[in-house]
Amino acid sequence: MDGSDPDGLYGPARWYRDGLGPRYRQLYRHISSAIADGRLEADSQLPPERDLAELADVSRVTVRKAVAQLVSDGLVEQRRGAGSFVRAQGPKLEQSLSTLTSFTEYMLARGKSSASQVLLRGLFAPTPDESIALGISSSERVARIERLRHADGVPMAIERSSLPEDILPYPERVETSLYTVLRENGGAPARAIQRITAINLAAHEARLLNLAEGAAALRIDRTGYLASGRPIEFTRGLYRSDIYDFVAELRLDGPS
Amino acid sequence: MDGSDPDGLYGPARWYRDGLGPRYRQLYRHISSAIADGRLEADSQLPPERDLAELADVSRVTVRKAVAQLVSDGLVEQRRGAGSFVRAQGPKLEQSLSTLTSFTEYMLARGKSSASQVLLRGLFAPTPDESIALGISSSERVARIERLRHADGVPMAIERSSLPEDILPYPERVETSLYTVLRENGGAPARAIQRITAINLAAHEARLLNLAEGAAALRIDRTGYLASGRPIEFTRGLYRSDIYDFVAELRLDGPS
DNA sequence: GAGTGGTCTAGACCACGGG
DNA sequence: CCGTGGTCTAGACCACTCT
Repeated sequence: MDGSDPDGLYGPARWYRDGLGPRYRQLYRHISSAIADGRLEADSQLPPERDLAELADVSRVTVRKAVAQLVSDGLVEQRRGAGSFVRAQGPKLEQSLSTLTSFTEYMLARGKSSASQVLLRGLFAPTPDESIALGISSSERVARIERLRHADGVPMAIERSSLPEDILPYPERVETSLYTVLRENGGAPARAIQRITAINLAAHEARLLNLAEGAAALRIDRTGYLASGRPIEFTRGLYRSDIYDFVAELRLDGPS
Repeated sequence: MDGSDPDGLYGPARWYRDGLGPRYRQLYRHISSAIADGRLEADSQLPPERDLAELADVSRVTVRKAVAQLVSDGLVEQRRGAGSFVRAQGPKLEQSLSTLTSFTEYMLARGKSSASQVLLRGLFAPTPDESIALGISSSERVARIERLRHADGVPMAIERSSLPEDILPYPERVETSLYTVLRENGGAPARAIQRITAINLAAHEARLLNLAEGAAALRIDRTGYLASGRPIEFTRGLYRSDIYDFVAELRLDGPS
């Protein structure tokens, strides 16, 4: 059992730090980044769950919870009786639907440079969509931030985030990461619900993304909630679907 | 504890049958359908996990696994210290991305009538997409079934499924459910990976869906695998995004 | 048969919020 | 405070694959 982890990739010291969240999440991130940067090759086999538990010094249940996330991201494939294997990744950018978090982090993990260009920042009267999603009246104001996201110099997405004024009173202070500012002010979302649809780009959106007017794009609306259940973020993102792929694993029903 | 389940909604006899799959999955389906048909109202609270475990006569871990699926479907919301609540459902058709399986079942649960019109059935030479997804050579043939899906008389989606010839040698025998035929022949997919993109509809597709040429639609490519890991199904679905919404819950990172 | 993932249990402690 | 969900454990048994 001692020769099965030559790089010490799975020792607790390699992935666990106190205060950075639950073990299963940190272990998930550790393995996930090992796959992203090639330390774990495509089609290679992960250690059996029982070994992994012993190597990482956690229970098997915790290992399974970490691996389950890798599976739902499409990064790992499990076959009963056989083992757990790293899935080969396609050439297109693939983003997991179950862990859509930071554009910047995602591109970093793929070895891409990323940049954001702020298109708009300020306080405005809410649109009906925003009123409903954030649960505020039309007499209140919302902070709005609109950004154009680039990767390796190519425009990839337009993201417009709206938040209640009391959550983000000074939107002009947001420079890079919205979530960083929110955490400093004591509250980033703990949960979110996404809705995915397809739209035809308007002329000005198409221009920004370097596409033709009317081109199809993915629209992902995300409503983020504090742990208390209060909605504090409504983000509408338009993604170039010729570059992005959104991926999810799907568990089909058992015997019926 | 005995007065907290007046309808006996959670007793084992109400949801568990031997041979129909794991307990957490059956319990999930039971609660899910209770929400879909209104037996559990929006904003109502589920029993605490510990009570639910006792009522259903399973361990709390099993209850949590069932509830976790409801959460990822966007059907239930959990708040630490407060409880688990049934989420209010929007007016649009919302389909969970983590359980995208049967069009027919989904519409049934929503009280919609559904119908399928077969556009094409037969054996053909594989396209490059199909060759790659199914891992077959270009000299073999694939069974193809193309269907137009209606709900309440409105065209909703076009689905084209391709399978290796040895899996589905007689495609013309598929009448209603592809999966039913596969199960009879000894093998429906156990796992699947989905890729979601947006596309502009071609003229003939648009006509079928009652939309204008070039209208944006969601394209969902699903590759289904046997338990052995062999890919046996490649389905490309085009969904009207003016009617459908695809929904997913999203867990954001913990403290950082 | 040996090894793998899949399911399930009973119990513990923590973090958070206001029934 | 007590009740809630969140995390984690050690161990058991089953179903399946591979050889």
